[in-house]
Amino acid sequence: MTNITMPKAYNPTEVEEELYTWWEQQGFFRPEQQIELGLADPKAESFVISMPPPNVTGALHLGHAITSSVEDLLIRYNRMLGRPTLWVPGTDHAGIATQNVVERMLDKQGITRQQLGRARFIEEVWSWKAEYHGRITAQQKRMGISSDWSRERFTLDEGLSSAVREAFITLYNEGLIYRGKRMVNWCPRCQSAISDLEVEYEEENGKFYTFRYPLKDGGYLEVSTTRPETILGDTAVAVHPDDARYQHLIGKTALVPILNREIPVIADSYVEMDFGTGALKVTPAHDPNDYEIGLRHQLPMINIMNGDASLNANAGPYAGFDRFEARKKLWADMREAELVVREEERMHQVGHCQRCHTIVEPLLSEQWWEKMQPLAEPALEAVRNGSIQIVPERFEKTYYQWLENIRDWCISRQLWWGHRIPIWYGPDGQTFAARNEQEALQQASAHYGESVVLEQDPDVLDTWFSSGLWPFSTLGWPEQTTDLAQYYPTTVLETGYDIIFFWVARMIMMGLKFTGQAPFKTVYLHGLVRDELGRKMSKSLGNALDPLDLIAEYGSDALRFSLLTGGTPGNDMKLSTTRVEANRNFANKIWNATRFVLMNLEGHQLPLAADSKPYDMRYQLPEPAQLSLADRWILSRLENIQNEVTRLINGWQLGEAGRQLYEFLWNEYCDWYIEAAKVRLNDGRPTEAQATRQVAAFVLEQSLRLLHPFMPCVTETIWQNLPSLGGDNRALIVSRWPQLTGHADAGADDAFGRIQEIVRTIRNARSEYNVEAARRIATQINAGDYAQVLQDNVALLTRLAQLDGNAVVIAPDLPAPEKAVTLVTSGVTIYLPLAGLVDLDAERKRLQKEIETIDKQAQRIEGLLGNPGFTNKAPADVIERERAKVSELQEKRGQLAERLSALAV
RNA sequence: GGGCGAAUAGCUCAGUUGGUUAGAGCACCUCGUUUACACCGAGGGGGUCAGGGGUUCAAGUCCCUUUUCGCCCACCA
Repeated sequence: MTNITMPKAYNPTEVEEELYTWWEQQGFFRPEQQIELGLADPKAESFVISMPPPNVTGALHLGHAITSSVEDLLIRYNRMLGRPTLWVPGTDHAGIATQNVVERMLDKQGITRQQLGRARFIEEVWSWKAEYHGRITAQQKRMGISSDWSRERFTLDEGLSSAVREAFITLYNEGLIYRGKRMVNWCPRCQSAISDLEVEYEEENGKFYTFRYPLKDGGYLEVSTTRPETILGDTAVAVHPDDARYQHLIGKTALVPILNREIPVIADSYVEMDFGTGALKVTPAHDPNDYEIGLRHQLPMINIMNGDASLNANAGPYAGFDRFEARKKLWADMREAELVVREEERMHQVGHCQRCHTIVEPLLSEQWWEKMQPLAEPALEAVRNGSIQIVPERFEKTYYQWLENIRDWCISRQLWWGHRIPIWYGPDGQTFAARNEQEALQQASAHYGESVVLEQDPDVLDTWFSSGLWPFSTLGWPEQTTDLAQYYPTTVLETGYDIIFFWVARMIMMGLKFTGQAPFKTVYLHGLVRDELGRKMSKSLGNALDPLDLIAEYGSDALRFSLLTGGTPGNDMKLSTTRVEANRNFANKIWNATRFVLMNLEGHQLPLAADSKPYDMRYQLPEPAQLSLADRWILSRLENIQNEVTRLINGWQLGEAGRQLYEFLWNEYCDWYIEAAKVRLNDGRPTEAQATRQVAAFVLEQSLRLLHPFMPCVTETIWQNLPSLGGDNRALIVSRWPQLTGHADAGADDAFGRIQEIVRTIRNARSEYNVEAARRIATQINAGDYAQVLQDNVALLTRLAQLDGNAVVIAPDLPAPEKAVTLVTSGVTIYLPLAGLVDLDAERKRLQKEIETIDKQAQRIEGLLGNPGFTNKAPADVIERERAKVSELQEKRGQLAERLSALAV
């Protein structure tokens, strides 16, 4: 890595891509290389994440960006801890979604997939895949993610396809996959069955139609429906067996309107007497509940629809009409026949296809199903017994509820793009599950005793079937590869909470089923990114912020840091560009702090720590005796922030860790330490200046490590610019996570804190009295116990508070000057003889007001300390803190009162 | 119908075993071209932590309840 000179402002786009290429070429993303270089301990437990594979034809959006940010943080942190670290990337063929995209594209050319034929169409999709795969992976790399691209997989590649076949055949042979004619959710546009999860219900304004069901013997029964066209498929009218109103009708015959088909009036306790008219039309082929009733009463099941939701011959005169046309027409005809009672407006839930938003039609269809309950039991147990931990914990409840009520999964899709179901049918419909046609033929000839022609099931599997195998299929399963042995089970599964059911739960079930082990130890769920108004970002709303635009404008680090620190685990986050901008500024701030340090290093050597190793080069700290108060303070704060960040990351409080680092670097390091360091750097003796250079560089360097998982690019770029550290094969990305001890310094914390307080107080007074910024003012400090510390740091005080160095008097006990503004901090009284600015009258009022404020505070605490409940029950340190506070207040009050009485004359 | 989450400064959000005077960024006001940074520095204004009740010496934090908003699950025609 070549050093670049540091311009005045950090320009992320200039360095990010080059940096990424370099990291990748160095092999730092690969566990083998980490071990080879001695960066990772081969005996340490590996840290592994399977990346949630994005849709191969999709484009990077903020959902991917947050996933990448969180996972890369975890990967980088663990890599720095010296664990062999593997992040397996890949893409998903995304069955329906991708097929739809390609169909739409063909549609623009006026071509349907049917015209193209299956083979040609799939070829077309593969060429799309080739084109768009490059786009999505390039976009992910633009995020700076450190995944091992040499292990990249695709759900439809040969290895994963064989995993899918293996899984299917195993489940089939165990009876956990079966074929059956049942009620499915049918998307008339996709012309495929979809699973329950792929139906999105929306509250919609609809109509509630009530009409007369004519009885054969005359008279009628009032019945209501939201879908009148289904009347054409009715095979019964049901009433509650105990319903007195309808007792006499049970067993009679009703006539389907218009069609005049005879159907029975039956009694079934599913019917609720006080809902609607208390009578229910039963359409077993087009409603899940009616289907159940139909089974109970052995009713005929009349399918009235074609795959595109137009009506078929069973609909008589309505055949050929679209379902909604038919609805209108039938209702009009019924009105004509005087069967209509009323129409009411009513809100009801309408199911839509997740992928194309078409209204889903429940219908009876022959599909492949996976029996879920036997798989759900161990999956529930794995979370209950803690083998898998879900973060945040509250999602465990969601997980339990779904699995406890799980229903069989419709896994077949009437699509072309996907894993073809590995089932072949013989001439008599006999099924053979096999890895390929040859194997199927072998089974068939054994079965029939002669060779026959087989036909493979035309359907493909739900795209989530292959996703469910992802953590182990990507590592080589069903082959017993070394990767599988070494890196499975994975460590963390990180994703959005919106795919707990689609993906997380299924991976757990499949993982336990096929490997006997939970596929990961922790599930970390992040929230969804929303726009500034809290809406889900979507292309159709036009409110989607494009991560690539944000990266181009502010840099990937700024975006990443915003996503990491913008919220809390599992909670949604509104992302605004102002926050990204603020974080871009943060990167620039660190950049410039570095420029400051480097400018001061010119012409000076920085010795490296004696125990530095090639991948853990650290600066040597000066002897303790040479440290200034500020040096000791910032080292103490560094150790504190190191411990906090480590604790917070380990506790999954990633955002809080980032926010604290921001505070540390900006406020403590830049605003206070660097300003303090200028005293010695500019005016100190050479040994003092050198000591401060060493501390400044040391703290910066160690802070960069802590910040690296949050802002990898700017930190690495800076680090490579620090003298003696970087190099062709040395990098921050593989440096060690700081483990400082022995720098905590309560004395320095207190003393420097006192100086901060004094400086702030003086600055405040200067501002209040409109002292020009450049004017250096005389100061007398009655410093009590702090006299020595302040005397030792008089240059520091002078610089930070803009004092007149020749007119600073510090003593343990100092008489008050005649005319001066009096400032009181704990234990220290400061006099500013602001000639010409002090209005004694106003000064008295100010002092009086301050005394009042103090009295109010003291009163509260004295009340607390006077309360036996508090003194008996509160922990000792809390009581001690309150005592100290009150005595400090009393002291302050004394100082102020004394001053006030001196001015009273 | 069940479940979950949110409600804290004008806006977006932190505040995790209950314990200083509740914080940050943005916005706002005042001042500032000191050789790291105007993508900056210094100072400042601004909050009865949604309402009510309870537990506790102590509640933004725990419990109950109400209201508003959001999400998930669920077969009421």
